Amino acid sequence: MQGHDPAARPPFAVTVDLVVLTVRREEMCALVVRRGSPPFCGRQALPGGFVRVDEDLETAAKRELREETGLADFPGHLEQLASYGDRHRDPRMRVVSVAHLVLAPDLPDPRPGSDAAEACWAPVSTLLDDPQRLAFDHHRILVDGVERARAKLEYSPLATAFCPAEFTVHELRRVYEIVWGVALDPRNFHRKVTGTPGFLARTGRTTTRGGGRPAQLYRRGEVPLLNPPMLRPDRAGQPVPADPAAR
Amino acid sequence: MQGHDPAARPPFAVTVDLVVLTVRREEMCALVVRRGSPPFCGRQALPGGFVRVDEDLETAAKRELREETGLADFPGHLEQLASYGDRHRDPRMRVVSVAHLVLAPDLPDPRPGSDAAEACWAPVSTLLDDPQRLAFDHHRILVDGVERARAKLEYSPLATAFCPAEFTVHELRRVYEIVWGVALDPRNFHRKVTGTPGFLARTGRTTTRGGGRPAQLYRRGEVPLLNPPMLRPDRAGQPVPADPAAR
DNA sequence: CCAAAAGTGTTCTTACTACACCCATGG
DNA sequence: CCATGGGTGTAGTAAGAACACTTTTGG
Repeated sequence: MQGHDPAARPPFAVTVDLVVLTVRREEMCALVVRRGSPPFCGRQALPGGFVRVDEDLETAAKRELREETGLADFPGHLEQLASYGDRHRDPRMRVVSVAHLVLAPDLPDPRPGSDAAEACWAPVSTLLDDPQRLAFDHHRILVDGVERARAKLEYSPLATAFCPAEFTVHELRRVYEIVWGVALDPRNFHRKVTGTPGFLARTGRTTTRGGGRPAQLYRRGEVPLLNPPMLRPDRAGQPVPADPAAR
Repeated sequence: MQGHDPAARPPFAVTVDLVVLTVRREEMCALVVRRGSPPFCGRQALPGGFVRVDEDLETAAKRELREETGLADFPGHLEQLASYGDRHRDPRMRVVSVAHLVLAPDLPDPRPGSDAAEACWAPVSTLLDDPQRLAFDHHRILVDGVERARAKLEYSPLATAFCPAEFTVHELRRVYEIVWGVALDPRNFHRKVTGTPGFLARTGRTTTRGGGRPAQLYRRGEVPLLNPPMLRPDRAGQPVPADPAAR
């Protein structure tokens, strides 16, 4: 914070980029837009845009999210991820991007934003396969966002951000299985999440939407931390197990 | 990344701020400078400065660190912490600061940097006591940095970044105790760190610098993750236990 | 000898794993 | 009735907590 010589504070552009993750059709998906102008014209990219002089970083992230998804006040979770400011990450100029991570329930299909030629959900596995698929350094940002999301499921109630307001233990378990790419024992999982005080709140209602015996519907509880954490099994190369009840 | 209208990319200043932590004299300390110019003239602040147009963020952080500590290639750890960009965090202009976290062994007293009127180590407890003590939003940045450091000790070998190149199990345990503010059982701690393959590497040498029976000297091992993690006991209000062997 | 710190062994307890088993619904 | 998923019980195991005890130095 020293060095007040104006020459010592070169101008930067500051952007926010969004890693918006959801679970839909038994897959973890990310929101991507199709770029309509150079550089990387026609390539896919994470949604994002310039921060305005009169708005905070989180405000800018929420505004971009609203512009891309068309949702005024969306349910879900938003947090800062990290900043990316390599000298040549944008060939046009010096840009520092403050990436944010958003976890959302299965939203209605996004409405293309003003500048984005196209916005859609893309399976994360596809996006991660090819490091060149996304423009700029967005592949790295996506990798970091996905890893952050996976890690946070272990010790936080954030998996519920992928679920609708009311959900069954089965649906919550599917989130863990799909995001982590592992199979979890349904019975032990049930005991773990229902046995941790404050993690889930019963609504008293039940549903049979999964078939079989009616399941309790829960809402997210009030505890901010899951302790002891949910243990992530070794990812021993197994593909994501399919859910027979998958629609 | 949309919106290429030049009017849509207002100029920002980008800085790096540093949370440099060390353990010295049985206390966790942070590097602070005394500001020599307004705003907050005369107040303490975290070291930092403007990012130059031709350097990456991490390069800028390392440069600032070198300028403040006078060490060309310091031992320790540096990682990005988070970015702080509230509209009015700097009264002069719009600034986004990318904070970095540095964990260092007990270094020689810092050499005041070019722009800093004074640089010194201050106990973190003192700095955290008064939210107004540090300039700008540096109190918040420090809180976040300390919390990150505390969390990372649990599942990473980063506590060794606070130690000299060769250290005893006792010294490593004191790092955990001081950073966490808890007492740990020396015998269980010993079993844990020496029993986790790859966490520590024996040098074969011993030392009696703590008094008593000679202790093995270790170097940091090669594993990047401590699994299962070191469990942080409930901080039940006890003050940091003093080490009778404290110098 | 004693004090102090290093390091090992043993018991108790917690919490996860694996899996048998029963429950409640729809068709 | 049967299929399907919901939910409980229980035995085995991994690992932390607590603490008794032996080892090796300095004074």
